[in-house]
Amino acid sequence: MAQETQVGYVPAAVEERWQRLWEERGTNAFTREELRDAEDPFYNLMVLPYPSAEGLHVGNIYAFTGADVHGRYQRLRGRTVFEPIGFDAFGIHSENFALKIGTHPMDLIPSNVRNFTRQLRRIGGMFDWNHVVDTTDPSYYKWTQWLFLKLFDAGLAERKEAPVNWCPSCMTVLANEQVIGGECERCGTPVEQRRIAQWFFKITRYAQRLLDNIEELDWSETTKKAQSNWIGRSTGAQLRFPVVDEEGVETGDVIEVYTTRPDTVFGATYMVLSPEHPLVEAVTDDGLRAPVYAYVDKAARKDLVARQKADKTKTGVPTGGYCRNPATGERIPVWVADYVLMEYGTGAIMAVPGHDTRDFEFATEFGLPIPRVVAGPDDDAETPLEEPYLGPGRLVNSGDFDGTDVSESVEKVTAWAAEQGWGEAKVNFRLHDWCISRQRYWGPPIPIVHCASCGPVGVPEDQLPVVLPRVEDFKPDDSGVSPLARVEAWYRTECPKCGAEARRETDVSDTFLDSGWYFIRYPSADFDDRAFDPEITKKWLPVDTYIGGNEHAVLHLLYSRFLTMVLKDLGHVDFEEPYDVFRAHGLIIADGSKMSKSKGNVIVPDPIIEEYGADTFRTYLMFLGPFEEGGDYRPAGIQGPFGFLHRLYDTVVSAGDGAADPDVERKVHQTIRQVTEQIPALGYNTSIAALMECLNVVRSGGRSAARAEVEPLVVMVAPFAPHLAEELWERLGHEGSIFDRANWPDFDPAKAAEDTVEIAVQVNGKLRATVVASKDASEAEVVAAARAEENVQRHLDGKQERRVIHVPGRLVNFVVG
RNA sequence: GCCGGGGUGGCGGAACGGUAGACGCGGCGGACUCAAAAUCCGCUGUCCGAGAGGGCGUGCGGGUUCGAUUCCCGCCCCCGGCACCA
Repeated sequence: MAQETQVGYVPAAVEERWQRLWEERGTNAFTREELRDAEDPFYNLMVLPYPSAEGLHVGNIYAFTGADVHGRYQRLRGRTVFEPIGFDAFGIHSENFALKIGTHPMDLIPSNVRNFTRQLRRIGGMFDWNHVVDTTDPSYYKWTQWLFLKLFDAGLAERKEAPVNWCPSCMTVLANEQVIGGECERCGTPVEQRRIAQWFFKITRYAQRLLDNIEELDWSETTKKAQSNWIGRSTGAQLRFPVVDEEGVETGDVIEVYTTRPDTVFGATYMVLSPEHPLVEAVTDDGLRAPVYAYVDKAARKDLVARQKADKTKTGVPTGGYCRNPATGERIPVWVADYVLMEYGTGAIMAVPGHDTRDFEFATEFGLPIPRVVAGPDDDAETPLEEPYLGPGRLVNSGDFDGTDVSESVEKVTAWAAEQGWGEAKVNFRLHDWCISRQRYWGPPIPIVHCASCGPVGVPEDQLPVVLPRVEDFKPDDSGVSPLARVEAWYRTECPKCGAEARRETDVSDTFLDSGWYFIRYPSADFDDRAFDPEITKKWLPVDTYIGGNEHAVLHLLYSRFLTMVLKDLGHVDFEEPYDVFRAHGLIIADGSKMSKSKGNVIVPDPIIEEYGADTFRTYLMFLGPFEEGGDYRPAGIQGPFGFLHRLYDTVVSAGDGAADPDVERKVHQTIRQVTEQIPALGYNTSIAALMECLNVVRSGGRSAARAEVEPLVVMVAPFAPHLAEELWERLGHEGSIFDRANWPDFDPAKAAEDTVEIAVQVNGKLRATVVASKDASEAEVVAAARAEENVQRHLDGKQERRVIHVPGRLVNFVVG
C-alpha cells in the first residue's frame, strides 16, 4: 500500500483546505451582477442568529446544517442558490449581557459577531459572505427606520397611552407575545401593568388577511396552527345592555358586551365589568364606592401572574348598579370582577352562569341564580344544572326562541337583537396591536421628532439614519423612559417641519422590527441608497424555503408577514407573503431533556468539531432523527457517521477503473431513487442510512470499488459532508467545485430493477416461509412455489384451504380454516 | 381545559395496509497485534427448543381486514404551544 493512502482521511486538513478554496474562488458568494442575472434562482433562508457571547450552540448548528443541506441539494440539482446569513444583535438580550459583564454593547457585539462568523465558516455553511446583514449596523437600521416611517406615513404607526406589560427587572415594556404566563419571557419576573405612551403598529387591521392567507401557505402544519390560534378569530355578537336605576329608568349609560353565545342572552342574570372598565365609576352606587374602589385598586396592583391563574377562586364585588337585560326586560345586577379582562372584547360581559364555566363558578361563589336556557337531549326546561351545560340541544326559557336548536340559535337571536337595535354580529380577534416601543438603549432609535406645535413628525429620509449615540451609562432605570432621555445633547433638535425647538423620540424599537424584514434586505445588502433594489427583489423574493424553529411561529413569522403585506399595499413589493415554504425543525435534546445550563447538559460544539471534523458533526446531527422532529444527542453515536465517512474516503480513494458490477449498480440506483425523494422532504436521517447501506454493499466481502459505483455516492453525500465530497470529487478527476454544476446523479429505473423478488409466504397471516421468484413470474408459479415449501406444507396439512391472497412481488397468504 | 406532535429492542431510530426492528450506537465473539488502540468480519427483540422450528411482541382496550406499528372508536402517558379570550 502506498504511503499517502495509509494516512487516509484527515478531516481537519480537508476542511481547512476547502473552506479556503471556497473563499478564494467565491464559490458561494454573489456579486450584484450575478444576483441580477441569476438563472433559476433559489432563495434558501434560515433564521438569522443572535450572536451570543457563548458562541454557536448545538441547536443553531442543527438548524443551519439542516437548512444548508437543503440549499446544497438544490444547488446540486442545478438551481442558483442564494444562502445568506446575518446577525440579529440588537435587543435586551445583548444589552443585559453587556451590563452584566461591564462591556459596552458597541464593543461586545462586534467581537461576538467575529466569533460567530468564524464558527459559521467552520461548520461549512454555504453562506454568501458578500451579503451579510448585521441589524446593529447603521447601514441596516437606517432602513429599519425607513420602514418605520413608511408605516407612520400610512397611518399604521400610532402613539398612544396604553396599559402595557412592564417588566420591573428588565425595566422595559414587553409585547404581549413576550409575556409567558404573566412572566417576562426573558427573566421570569412577574410582569406589571403600567400606562405609558407607546408606539403601536396596527397589525390588528391585518388580522383577517393574516388569517385567511395561512390556508394557502406551504408551511409546517404545526406552525400554521400555532399562528391561527394566536390570531384567535372568534365570531359572536356585540350586545348593548342599558344601565338603569332602582326604578328601572335608563340612565343613559350603556354597557356593551361581546359574546360568542348571544343565543343564551335569556340566561344572562348579571353583568361583569373588568376592574379597568371606564363605566365602573358611573355604575357604582354611592353606598358601595368604598369596597368597589378598594377592589379595583387591588386588581390594578395585583401582578398578572396572580390575575391569570385560571384555577383560582373567583373574586368580585357588586356595584349596586343595574342593567336591563334587553331580551327578558329584567333588571340584573352589575358586578366588578377581575376574571373579565379589559384587553379582550369590550372589557365587559353578560354573565350566563348556566352555560359558561367561569360564570357558573362565579355565580356559585356568590349565590347568584343559575337558570337553564339550553336543554340537552335528556333535559327539559326545568332540569337543574349541576354544572354548566355547554353541549348541543335546544333553547328553553327563552321566550319566542324556545325549541330553537343551538345549531341555528346564534344566528336567529343575533338577527332579532339587530332588529330591535340592541346588538349585531361581531368578529373578534385575540391578536392585539404590536407595541414596538422599548424604553431601552440598545436598539434603533425610533425616527420621530416631537414638536410642541406639529406633534410627532417623521425624520426626513435624507436625515436617516438617526444614529444611536454611544452612551456609557446605558443602564435602564425605573423612570419608564429610555436611557437616551438622559442625553440632552442628543435628543435636543429642531422640528423638521417648522424648525422650532423639538425633542427626539427617545424610545428605541423592538428587535422584532429588525428581524421583520431582514430577508428582503439580504439580496440588496450591498446597496447604500435604497432599502432593497426593485429588480433584485423581484428576482429573488419571496423566499423559496425558510427553515427555522417553531419558537418563531407567533412572533417573527407573524410580524414579518404583516410587514410584507404593508410593503405590498404601499407598492414597494409585489408579493404579500414572504415565505413560499416554511419548515419547522425539531429540537435537539440531551439525555431526554432540553439543553440548558441549569441542567448541565449543554453540548459545546467546538471540541467535537475539532475532534471529528465539521462533516462528521453535520452528518451526525442530520442522522440523529427526523429533522422535523429533532432528536436526542448521544455523544457515542457520532462514531457511526465518523466511521462511515472514513470508509467512504478509503473506498473512493482506492476505487479502480473497471466497469460497475451490475448488482452494486442496482443498489446504487435504488439509493439514488430513495435519496432524491427524501432529501427535499427533509428525510435526512433515512437518506444517510440509505447511503450507509449502499456503501456497505459497495464494500461487501472486502471487494474494491469501481469509480462509477462510488461517484454518485460522493455527490449524494455532498449536502451532508461538503468538504469531504469536494475532496473526493477532485480525487475522482474533476475540476472545480462539485457544487458548480448540476452534478446530482440521474436515477435510471432500468438499472435499479431487480430481476428476482423475495416473496413472503403466510398461512393465515403468519409468516411461514419466503420464496425467491423471478420478477415476472405468474401468480400460478408463485403460488405453486409457495405451496411447495416444506414449512408451508406443514401448516396447510389437513386444513381446508379457503382462499389464496397474492400480492404481486410481495406475498402469498393462504387462508385456511 | 383547548390546539399540535409523539409512545416500536439495552439506546437513537426504520417500515406505500403486506416478511416489524432498516441504518447506527452499545454489547458479545473472532481476525490482526508481543499487547493495546484503531481497523476488519460475524452474532445481537424476547421466551421455549440441542436443532428444525414454535410462542409472544410496536402504550392500553375494542373494531374493520385474508393481513394492522399503519385505518376507525374509546382510554392512558410524554413533549411543545395557548389558556379566566367571554
